[in-house]
Amino acid sequence: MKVRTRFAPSPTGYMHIGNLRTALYEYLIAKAAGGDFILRIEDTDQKRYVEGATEIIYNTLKTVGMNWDEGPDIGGNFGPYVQSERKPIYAEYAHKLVELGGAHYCFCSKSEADEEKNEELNIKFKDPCKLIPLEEAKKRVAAGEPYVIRQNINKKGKSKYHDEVYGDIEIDYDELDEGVLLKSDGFPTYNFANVVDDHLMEITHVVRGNEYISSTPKYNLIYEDFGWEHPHYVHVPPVMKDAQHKLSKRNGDASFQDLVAKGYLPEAIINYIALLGWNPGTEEEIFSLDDLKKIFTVERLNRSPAIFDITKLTWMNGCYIRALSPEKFHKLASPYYQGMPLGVDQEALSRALHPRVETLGQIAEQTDFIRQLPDYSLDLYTNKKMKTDANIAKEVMPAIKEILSAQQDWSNDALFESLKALAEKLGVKNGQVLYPARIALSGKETTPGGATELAVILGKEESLRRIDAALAKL
RNA sequence: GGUCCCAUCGUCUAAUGGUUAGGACAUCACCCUUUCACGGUGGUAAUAUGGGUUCGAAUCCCGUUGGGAUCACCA
Repeated sequence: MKVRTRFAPSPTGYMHIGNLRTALYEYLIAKAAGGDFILRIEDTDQKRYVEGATEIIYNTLKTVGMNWDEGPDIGGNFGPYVQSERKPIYAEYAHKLVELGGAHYCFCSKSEADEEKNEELNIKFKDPCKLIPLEEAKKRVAAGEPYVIRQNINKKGKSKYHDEVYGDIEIDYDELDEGVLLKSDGFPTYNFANVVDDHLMEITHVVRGNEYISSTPKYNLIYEDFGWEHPHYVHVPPVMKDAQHKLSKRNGDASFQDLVAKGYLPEAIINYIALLGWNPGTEEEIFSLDDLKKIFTVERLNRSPAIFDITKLTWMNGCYIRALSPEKFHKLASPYYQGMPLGVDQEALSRALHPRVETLGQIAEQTDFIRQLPDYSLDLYTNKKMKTDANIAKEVMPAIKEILSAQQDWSNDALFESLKALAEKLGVKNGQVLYPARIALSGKETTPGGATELAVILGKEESLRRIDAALAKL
């Protein structure tokens, strides 16, 4: 039997990291077995629908390379793949379930049901409508009376099932709620739609957050009532913001889009989240999506929650950036060079930046001095290790100006040789020339490159202009 | 509160009865060096807790503590 998994997000306009990780595991389980990965949109809650949200889902999956084999946009043999378009299917199966004794019609209003419940005393809603004879209930439905369809939990004792991650789970049937399966607006709840769709779409492995562990017995009951075989279950632990809180939209925690906007590479994000709750059993940790397809196994999935650590993701992103070819890095960095002065050597700038940024977003702060020389303090010229200060800068700066003005070959090596020779001629340490030159060129304590690299980046004209400014300042 | 789940360095994790409890990030120190990075070397740092079982427990069992989930006409 072909392995089939599905990613079934609801279109709320936000691709959260935990969801993306679930999608990744679903994708990997299918692809590791040569199976199919299906995309299904769960939009049964009309109140929560967000315009454009499905595009975010499509774009995210495409960006990371998780291509689906069936879905709303490309179709497939088990469509439609949008739940709101499957409304008649759920109604049909819900009424069928009533006939099979797995559910009943309920005419209570929402408030009536709420009143009967008492959470403190742990009293569950006992639906009086369950006692209405089926024939009578059907007449009331036919007469147009508003109704919902509720599940029947008639079994006693313990429900047992096996989870691929958590092992054997046992839950008492008394704990289960006789929840609504078909709402009064005719839409199914998740509790019903997921079972019907997963069965009809022949999903073999249901992968979802572990908050569903305790309601899974209810779904199994539905499978049983229909005489269907239930799928393999793979419940995964949540991705946390800290020890107490899940990553959530409400807290403004980073979504996939946010991370990309900050200059994280999709490949790095995927690599990092794959390792949040899963490990390959070796000490390697850099994996492409294709690598993961080859080595992923559910056995190595973890049971405990994992805290999302942006610091480690940042490190990993740095690894991916450094692994880029110089050309590719330059291409990715270029958008951040908008509005740079004309004389700036952008390729030299990219070479300097490449090993120095861990996210593309860091380019802005690293290059701010290029657009405009900061109004720096003379204290910057003081460096103990280099044995320099403003006085020494004042002494060497005219000579630096002279050398640079006469310099023909504006390459890094040539500039370095010239300045080194100058230091020797003046009888000072190399650093006593190079350090003041770097401060004069940048006005910053730390820069992406040394004095000569900055000179190359800025170009001769701008470099000399800055040396002059330093002369005036000193 | 009932039920279910979870528990190894600060963080992600390895070790499926026998290891000086391993790796990675972070952190610290040193080296390299034209500032800062990159790179290299080394260090600090963990089995929540109490009982059992066993020659031997991070690992198996029970309790405790701590945390999370669930108990919607949300998914």
